[in-house]
Amino acid sequence: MSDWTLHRGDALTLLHTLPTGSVDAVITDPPYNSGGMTATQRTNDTTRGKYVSGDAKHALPDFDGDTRDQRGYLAWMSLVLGQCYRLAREGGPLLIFADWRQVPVTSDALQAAGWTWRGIVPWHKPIARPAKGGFRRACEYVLWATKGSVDANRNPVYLPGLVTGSQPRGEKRQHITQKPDEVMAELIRICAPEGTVLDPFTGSGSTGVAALASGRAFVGIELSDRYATVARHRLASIQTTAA
Amino acid sequence: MSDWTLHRGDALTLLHTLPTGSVDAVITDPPYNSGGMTATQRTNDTTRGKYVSGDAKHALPDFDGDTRDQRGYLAWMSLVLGQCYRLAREGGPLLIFADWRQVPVTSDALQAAGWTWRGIVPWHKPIARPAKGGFRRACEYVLWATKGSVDANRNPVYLPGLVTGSQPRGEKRQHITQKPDEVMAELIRICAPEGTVLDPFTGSGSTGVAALASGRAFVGIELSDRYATVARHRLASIQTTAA
DNA sequence: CAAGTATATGAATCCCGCT
DNA sequence: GAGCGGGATTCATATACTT
Repeated sequence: MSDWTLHRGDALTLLHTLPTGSVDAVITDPPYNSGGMTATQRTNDTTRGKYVSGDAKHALPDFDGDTRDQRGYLAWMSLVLGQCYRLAREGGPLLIFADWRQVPVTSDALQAAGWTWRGIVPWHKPIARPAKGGFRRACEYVLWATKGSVDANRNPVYLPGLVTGSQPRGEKRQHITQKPDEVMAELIRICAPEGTVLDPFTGSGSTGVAALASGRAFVGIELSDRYATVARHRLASIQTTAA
Repeated sequence: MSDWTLHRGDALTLLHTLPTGSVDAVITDPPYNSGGMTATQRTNDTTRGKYVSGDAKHALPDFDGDTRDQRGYLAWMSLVLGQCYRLAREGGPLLIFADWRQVPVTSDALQAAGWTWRGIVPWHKPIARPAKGGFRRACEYVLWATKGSVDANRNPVYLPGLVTGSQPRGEKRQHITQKPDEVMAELIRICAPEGTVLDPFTGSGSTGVAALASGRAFVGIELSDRYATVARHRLASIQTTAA
């Protein structure tokens, strides 16, 4: 039987209400607060303007919480990851997505929150826009950290140093920054078998889908009503197929 | 005809003596000052102790300049990259290698020196040791920056967002941290055709080899007598075969 | 000579025990 | 109690070697 909960509301507020030591792993993809070179671009554009090419035809809704500058992002993310630290059990892992621009500030935030930084796992997207006069931006980055020392005996896995997968397209794509299932299926293995995974920025719920599909439990938080509904549908359908 | 110079001595000292605006690109692989979880390990151990596996049989010599902590590394690298900035022409690119732990401090240093950060290109090494209970450390990172705006018309290339290649082995390997030729051959294309490439940490000279082999000129600096000699031999042999 | 087999090893890290 | 050294770990790949 699948086991999941999805809270709708602000991540920082709701994290305070959850019990200490109640999750085995935290895997999340926060709003990057990136995408614009200038502060004005970052705060004025909608998320669609920043992350979706002008010629894209699909019509996915914007998401909130994407208007912070780097200092604000550091302060906010430190608080969020500090709460996640409290909720995680000793030795539990954290995986957090970041684009290239947010890798330094994200590494600062997770360390400020008490996590021990363990490494970077690039996520390679084979389908990426070419860039004239320079390097294609084909990767995002997953920062890996642990609460204290690695508990290799509890979860003796050998995971790859690089994950590959293209973003879902067409019907399958429910969120602007949705992660491919095969990528999440690799990453979820960092959580001990049958453990509970927390994702305070659930979005369309790809982390939860991977957790349930692999026999793990899931606790999610999502601010947007619309995406919370999308995530509930996806999670419920896993429950059905896995039962 | 190949065109190269190799200065033997301290990078920071010698960079001051080179003329402003004299190079088209800076591509370098500094000592990472990494390796080891504790400050003592990082600053006291030799490069062999830090970077060479306990069961390795090769006898490559240590290299110097790898004993700084993060603050020292930031200060020193900012000065070095500031001089590189002076030497680069307007619009010229910088590529600098870093391991996962040094990505944030390296991005700080290059921006402190005036460069505009443009992205990260992961270098994937398929041959990497597995890690129990976590992710294999299979990547190093190339940080890409420019002096001012990207000059895409001068060098209208389309470069990959990820490079792959295994370290040279056996006879071909002359340095503990030698980069594979196929990786350098990709990266060198960021320099305008027939331009001049600067590498203030030449090591065994892989950057120079890629530059000369692709019809570019090369200016190198190397502290160690021993590696300067190795680099001179490699560069001279390219000169012969390319002539 | 092609194909299959054996071997070496990596910009480590963790754990343990001694100083 | 912190610092330090020694030993085990274990997979993808290049290379050498054998059939």
